[in-house]
Amino acid sequence: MPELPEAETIARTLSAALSGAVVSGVRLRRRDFLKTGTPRALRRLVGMRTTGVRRRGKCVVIHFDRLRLVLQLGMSGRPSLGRIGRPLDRHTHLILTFAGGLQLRYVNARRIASGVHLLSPDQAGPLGQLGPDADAISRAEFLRRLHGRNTAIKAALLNQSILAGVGNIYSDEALFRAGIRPTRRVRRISRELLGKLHGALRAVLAEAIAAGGSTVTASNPFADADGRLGYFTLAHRVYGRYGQACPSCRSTLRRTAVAGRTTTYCPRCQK
DNA sequence: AGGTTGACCTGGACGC
DNA sequence: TGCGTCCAGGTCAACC
Repeated sequence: MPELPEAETIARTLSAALSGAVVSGVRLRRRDFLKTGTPRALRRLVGMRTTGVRRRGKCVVIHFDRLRLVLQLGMSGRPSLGRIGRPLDRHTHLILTFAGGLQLRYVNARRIASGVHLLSPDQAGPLGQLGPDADAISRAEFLRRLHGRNTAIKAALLNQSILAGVGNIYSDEALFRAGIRPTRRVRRISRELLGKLHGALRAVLAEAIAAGGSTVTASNPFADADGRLGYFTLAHRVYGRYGQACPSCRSTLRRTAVAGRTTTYCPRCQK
């Protein structure tokens, strides 16, 4: 599932491949996938030059001179980069062709919580409600934004208006590393322990970005043979491993639900 | 206003 | 084989 590290890897790859490229064609194959802006406005991208590709939260943002195109990856968004003429995946919703024959396709099978937004300079779209990026937030700001919350710590980590970029995988991993039970109320956790969580979160995100970045090299600018970008497997310690042994104490990992999400934790290591 | 819940969507895993 | 059922999960609207 694309969270901050996956979006970061995709943005870096697209930035290297597309910065300065000029759009020569736009094809919106599924009209309702454009959540902000109009098909007419989207077509005006033709002739425009990209000025960079960045990430914000879990979103990939392609910058043009005055416009931004935001890709909300949702559950299954898979930007794909390649040459014109490759076979078309049936769930391809948007195609941007660039001068020289490079093509960016946005493929998304399960269209949950996903879409594209064409933003003018005065529009924020889905970026407007986001808290600070989780890979860059300071310890003091992390503590300040969590202070006094009466919700489960995992629910707070998943709340994109508190901090942006954390999803189900990295919240479980960070809470395991910090030794905090996901159901614990934020205001019942000491500042020291929240500080430890901040460090654990920054560390796991940095490791995941490094693992993703290692799949992208100058000689092989795309993540796999089909041109799909930015998906990789960091060795998860708890996510998806319920019923297996805790890598630290060998207790059996348990599964519960927090904020409607499947949650895995170690009943012994996480208090 | 903070917190909680369910709808959205489809592919894949599983059971019979 | 094939059908049915369930699960995954990010975001947002609607509720308390």
